[in-house]
This record gives sequence, C-alpha cells and structure tokens, in this order.
Amino acid sequence: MRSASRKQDQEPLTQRLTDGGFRFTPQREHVYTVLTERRDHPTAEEVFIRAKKGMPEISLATVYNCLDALVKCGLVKQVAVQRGAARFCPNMEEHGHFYCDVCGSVFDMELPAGQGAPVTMPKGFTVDHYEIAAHGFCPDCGARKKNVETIS
Amino acid sequence: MRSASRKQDQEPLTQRLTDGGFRFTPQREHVYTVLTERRDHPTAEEVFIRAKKGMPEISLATVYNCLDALVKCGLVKQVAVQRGAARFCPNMEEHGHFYCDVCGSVFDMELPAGQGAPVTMPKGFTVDHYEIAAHGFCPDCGARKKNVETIS
DNA sequence: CGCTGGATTTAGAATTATTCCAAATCTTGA
DNA sequence: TCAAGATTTGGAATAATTCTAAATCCAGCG
Repeated sequence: MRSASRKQDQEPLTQRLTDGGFRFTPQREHVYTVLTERRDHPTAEEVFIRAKKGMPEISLATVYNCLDALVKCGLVKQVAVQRGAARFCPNMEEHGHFYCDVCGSVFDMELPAGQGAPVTMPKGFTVDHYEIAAHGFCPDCGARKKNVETIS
Repeated sequence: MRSASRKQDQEPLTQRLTDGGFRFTPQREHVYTVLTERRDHPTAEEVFIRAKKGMPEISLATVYNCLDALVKCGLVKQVAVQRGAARFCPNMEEHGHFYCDVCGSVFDMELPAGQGAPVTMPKGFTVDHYEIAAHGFCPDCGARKKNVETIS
C-alpha cells in the first residue's frame, strides 16, 4: 500500500494504461504530460486550457475522459475539495494536502516518514489508501488577514 | 484546537449563531435539529427533504443558507467528497471519515487518541484543523465485489 | 408602540462542473 | 485487411450550487 511510486514512475505510460484496461492515445499522453510539467493542482478546465496549447483540437470531454483514465491507472491523483471544481495532482509520492480556506489554493505537504496507518478500521472495511489534509490560511492569505484586522 | 466540543455542545444554538454573526431563526434551528437527529452524512438535498417534514414551506435555498451558517459557526462539519454533492456531518467530536469508493457512503471513523498534529507546516501556514480520511470498500461493497469475482 | 435598516426567506433564474450522447474516427487482434 | 470495440468530439443534458429580487421578519430606537 505504501510506496511503489518509484517503480511506477519509470513504467511507461503505455504499460500503465494497458494494465488498467485502457488504450494508449495521443490525447491521454498529452494530458499526462501537461499535468506532470507542473507540480500544482489544476482543475479539469485548467488542464483543458493547458492541453489546447499543444493540441488545439482536444475537447473538454476528452480531458475529463483522460483524467479519469489516468486517475484509475494510478498515474494521477484526484484531490477532494470542499467546493468548486475537482483538482488533480501529478505528485504520486506519499504526501498530504494543505487547503487554504480563504483563496482555495492547494499545497503539497510532506508527511513525516514511517507514520504507519493512522487508524485501524472495524471488521469488514477494506482500506485502499489514506488521505491526510490540513485546512487553514496560506502565507499570503494569513498576511492579508492580519492587515485587515490591524486596520479595522 | 483539539476538543472543546463537550462545552460547545451544551452552548445553546442561539448563542453560537450570535457569536458567529448570524441571527437565530426557526429555519436554522430546524435544519440543525434535523441534522443532529441522525448520525449520518446527508447531502443538502437530503437535509431539504428531511426538513420539509416538519416545516413544509422551507426552501432549498434556505437549507443551503442554514447549512452554511451552521458550518461557519462550527455546529456542523462539511465533508469533502470526490464527486457529487457535498455532505454534512453533525458529529463534532474529533473523528475521521471512511469513504466507500464503490457506493459513496461515508462512515465516521474513530481516531486513536492523543495522536497530536500529523504534520508540521512550513513557516507562514496557519493550520486550523486536520482531516484524516480513509478510502476503500465498505463491508457491503467488499462482499459484493468478492461475489462478482467468484462468479466470473 | 410603531418605524427603519439590515438580515433572512423564498422561488426561480443563472451559473458552474460534470456527464451523457451519437456520430465519426481510430486501434487492436484475428 | 477487416471487424469489433474503444476513443474522441461537440453539443446537449444533468446535477449541484449560487445568485437575484421581492417579500418578510426582527432588533433597536425614538
């Protein structure tokens, strides 16, 4: 469950897609490339915009389809957000997310190594993976908030 | 940050709303009651349906408004889900959530006591709270999956 | 006790995010 | 090379949430 990610990163995209029961297509490759080029957390819409740069004919429906395939193959993570569009994360290393509750940005968060499973589940539940998240203010929004308070 | 929840539970709804800058209204009280009557994780739509039982004239927009107010006052939690409608959780004790990736149900999950903060954030980030979640199969879906595999 | 301003409710319209659809195109395996 | 099935595309449809404007309610004030 922990980290086969080193090995996974090396395996060619084609193989991972095939293993997941998907075909390799130029669109899927392109979406994957666009996503891994930057270590941020774009929405499907943002991926679409970036993808159009190198592949102008790609459609939004295809971007959704590709993202879905990539997530199912474990090549990309989908991060759950409270409101608004889903975001995608190309970082497959074990890590958590920090959510700024003011501006909505998402940051990758290192987890202390070797923490082990954070919980033991009752009988019958099968855990596939854990998610650890923190909510609060990012540096920018924390600073802005302090200013407002000082002024008022 | 940990658990003032015992004290909070006792404080009357009116007070908590006022403290949060909201007025006490029959609708907000009703939505809160409906939500705390059951320890599950309904969507806004489901809360709306339950709320109409005792208050037939309430509107969906009001339910959204009430939920928003309750969340902002710390009387209810909003849980982030990967897809579909947001869910609300009346359990304000410290706990995690288990998400069944097959049927989408959400279960409360006890956390081992006194774990402490799961991470230390880089300078500039202010953490308000943590969220610990597990994904996998719930007992029902785990069983169903096994059957399918056996059959095929 | 009646007014006034601002908060709240309501119903419905509008918006946002995502999924569905059908036709055209592409891929894979025989 | 062909056929079957997967994929892409653009647009329509759906789902979830937010916005809007008018009506109502409430607290504080004179």
